[in-house]
Amino acid sequence: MAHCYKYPRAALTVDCVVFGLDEQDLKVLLIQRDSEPFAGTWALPGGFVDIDETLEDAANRELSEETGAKQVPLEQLYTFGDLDRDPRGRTVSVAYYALVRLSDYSLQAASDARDAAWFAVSELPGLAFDHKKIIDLALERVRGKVRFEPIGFELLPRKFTLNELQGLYEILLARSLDKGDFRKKILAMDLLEELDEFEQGGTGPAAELYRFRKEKYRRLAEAGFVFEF
Amino acid sequence: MAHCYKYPRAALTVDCVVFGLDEQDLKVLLIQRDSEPFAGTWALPGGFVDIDETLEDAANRELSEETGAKQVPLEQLYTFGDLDRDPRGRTVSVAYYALVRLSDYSLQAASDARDAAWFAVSELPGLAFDHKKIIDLALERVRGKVRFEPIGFELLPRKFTLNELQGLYEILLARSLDKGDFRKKILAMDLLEELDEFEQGGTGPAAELYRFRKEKYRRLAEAGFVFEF
DNA sequence: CCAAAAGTGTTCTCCATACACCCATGC
DNA sequence: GCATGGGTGTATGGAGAACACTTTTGG
Repeated sequence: MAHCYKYPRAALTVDCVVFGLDEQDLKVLLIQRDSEPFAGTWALPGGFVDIDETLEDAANRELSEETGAKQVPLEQLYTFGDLDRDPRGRTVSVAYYALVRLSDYSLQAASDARDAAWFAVSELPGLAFDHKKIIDLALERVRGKVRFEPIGFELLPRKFTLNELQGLYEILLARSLDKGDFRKKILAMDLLEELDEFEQGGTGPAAELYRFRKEKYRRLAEAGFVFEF
Repeated sequence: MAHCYKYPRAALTVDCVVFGLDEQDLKVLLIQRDSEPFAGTWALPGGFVDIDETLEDAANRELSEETGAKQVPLEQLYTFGDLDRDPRGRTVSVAYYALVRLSDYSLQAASDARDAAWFAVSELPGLAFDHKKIIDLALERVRGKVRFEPIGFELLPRKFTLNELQGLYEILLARSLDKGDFRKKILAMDLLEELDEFEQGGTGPAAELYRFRKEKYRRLAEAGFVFEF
């Protein structure tokens, strides 16, 4: 059953850039393509948008089908429309991105993907289509956004130490931070809850665990407060 | 000659939110639709993307066809894909925005528009489709961006006084600024060129004219400098 | 002379930075 | 005891906020 139109129409797809944090590295979730074009090549999870689903639904569906990751809080990144970005013909892709806790997701390749895996952003394999460009833009967006919105917490376990948090900011901002100043600044916001629990690291004293007060932040943000680091 | 596909495809359009500044008001460029749906209603300039043109080319073409405005430096805003946003059927629209000098553009309605005109953002008429939502998002984006990029200058004449510039920031940030502090801060960046020319306003002393040093800014920005107001 | 607008100077506070220091733990 | 890492305290400079003040022009 064919669908016919007066004018030719571009195909519409979505692609997802999902970031996770693993000790030292910021990682991206990729799938190995099972079908042409670019069969065998690593690529972002994504695919065609159905006629009766929203863009965001399509992104979440494809992500779930290809990697098993469900309920990922995706945000729209940018729409890529270069003429030659897909060898099958004119294809416009709406890209989404998300930050997740690596530990929350156990991957399982499915549908049109052979495999799904995390790659450090500094050691990406060759990628299909213009997906390298998409990841670069997503990185830029995340690095800009982390300074003005508390999105870093989405990458950490729910309970974390201040030093883990500092490490995260050092990775995302790509510079080292003063320990004392970091603690003062982040605690002064009064957005962290001290849990009176401790993490037994290897050597040295046990580190206090904290939790991000998401609800309090939401209330403050609505009242005009701007998180800034 | 019909074009047929195995699966139904959404239609793809672009919409343009063009801002201009007029003394006191931030204004948006709208067209009055000539054809159905929403004939007679005001709407954003925009239309269908041809199969062999990029999204940005489509946006510039539609803007030029419907309003006469050419060479507008458009930036992508967001892609709207709600299922019911167009009564003709599933339509996904990539929205663009731009800031221009009102004086640079003399409007002329054309093609499928009856009329084109500037409206103050605080006094918008009823709008077609989800265009109100698009303008609201564009406003939010501009208001956020003006603090970290020198985009305000695109709304002013090439030569301007510091007080005009201050007025612009007061409009965009929606708060009043201290004269002395504003001058100190903006001059301390050393991004304005003093022209030794003066503008004869009504009453009071003549005001010094300045020009934004775009090239210098570009060089600094590449070296990591961040404009911040 | 007066109102309005251009432009300068001063004070105070707060915060980012840099850096020194102390304490707890494992080996 | 000592290296490692957790956590606190302090001096300094610079930027932002608030506000006073001078000067120039048209009416």
